[in-house]
Amino acid sequence: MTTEKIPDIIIGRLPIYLRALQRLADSGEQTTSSQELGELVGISAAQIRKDISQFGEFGKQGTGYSIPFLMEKLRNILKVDRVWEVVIVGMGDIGHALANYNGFNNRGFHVSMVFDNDPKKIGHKVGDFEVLDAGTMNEKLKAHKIRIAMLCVPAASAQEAADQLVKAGVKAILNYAPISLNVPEDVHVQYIDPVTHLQRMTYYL
Amino acid sequence: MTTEKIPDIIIGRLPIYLRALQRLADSGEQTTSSQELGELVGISAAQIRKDISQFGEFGKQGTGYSIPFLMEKLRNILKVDRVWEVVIVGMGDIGHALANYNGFNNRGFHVSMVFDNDPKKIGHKVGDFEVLDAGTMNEKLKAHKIRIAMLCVPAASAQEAADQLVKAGVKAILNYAPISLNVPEDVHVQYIDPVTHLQRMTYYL
DNA sequence: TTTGGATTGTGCCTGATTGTACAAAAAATC
DNA sequence: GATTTTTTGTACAATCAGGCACAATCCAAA
Repeated sequence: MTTEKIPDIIIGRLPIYLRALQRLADSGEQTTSSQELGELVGISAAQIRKDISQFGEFGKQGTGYSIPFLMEKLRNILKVDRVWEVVIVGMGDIGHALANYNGFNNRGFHVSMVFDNDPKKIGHKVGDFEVLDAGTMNEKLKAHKIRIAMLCVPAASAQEAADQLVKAGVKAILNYAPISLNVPEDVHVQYIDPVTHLQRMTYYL
Repeated sequence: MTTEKIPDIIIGRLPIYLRALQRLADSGEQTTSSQELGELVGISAAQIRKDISQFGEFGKQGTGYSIPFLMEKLRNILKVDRVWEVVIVGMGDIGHALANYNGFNNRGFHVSMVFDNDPKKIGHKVGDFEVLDAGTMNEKLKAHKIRIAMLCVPAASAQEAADQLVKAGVKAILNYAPISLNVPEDVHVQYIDPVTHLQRMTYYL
């Protein structure tokens, strides 16, 4: 273990490992090996061992890794050993789907508010949430110290909405709008655009 | 230009460039430079020049790149200079959102069918589509020579559904289920799991 | 207690990726 | 027409990432 700074590409693989470990745990497994985990996620065993060993010696020779122990460590590292309050901005179809999604709960996140700027939507219910006025976003985000947002507005208003989120103190944005966002260096963005993902595959067809 | 095989990491950036070029074109621009494009997408100008030059000399010294010309070239390379017929499997909230999404049209894709295995959904309308019986998927996919699918079923049935898609000749899967899929080498998979994307960012908070 | 099988963590090497710098060329300016 | 500015494409250098192989260690069984 060398506690230097960890490459982002490794950080990106840890949630994949954690997700696979959860499945193993759900099916009653107590331990696993780099080889088994590698087959599950499609990554070489050596790669997995090296990734994990960046953070400490979590395995045991001859035995492999204790699943609950490794999950706890990965959750620590990724800081999902707590619950992050997140908000959804934009209550179109995607925002709607995210608001109804029950897959956040066990994995470190909780949707605390949802916003839209359409008067026809504000005040109405979406799942368990009342749609809040996007005009009140700044105060509400600051009051609740929200650090994470999912952005589901149309491309045309995405940059403006992102600017507002940044101003309100948000440091991580999951962007569903099909546009690259311009944000300060300390704000992290992840992109989900089904079309770019599809286009990445058509090259090989 | 060296027509050797192109690293996947470069292929992955091309759709980002294409998306930004479309925005520039929409706002009436005729030409751009690696620097301008780089600022738009958050990638260094040198990187962009090198990526593009893998495929030919598409720019002009002193002038930069013709936007329509470069877009055409990128579409050629990515094979989105045509329209790919795609299907959606699983008509939950996400499948619903994708079925209603109108962002596929101009970017090389057209949803041709949607499937579910829930008798309560089969035969009903979702947007413009009639939900088809997933049991009939194999014949329909083969009949229409479908190569691309978006998979939106629950994690528990995702691997089984993927196996069926592969058997029906699908070669590219955009997987929304929070699980790593096991597929043959010639089948490409892209993953969209909001939680793994969020977990990748919490590390830095 | 000893032996055999399994599996980790890591040093080394190779190949992949990115950044730097600059000649070449086009356009703009004078 | 000459000079300056802009911008590409690429050679070179440096950094990064991934695969291989193996000593070290642990468990199980005899």
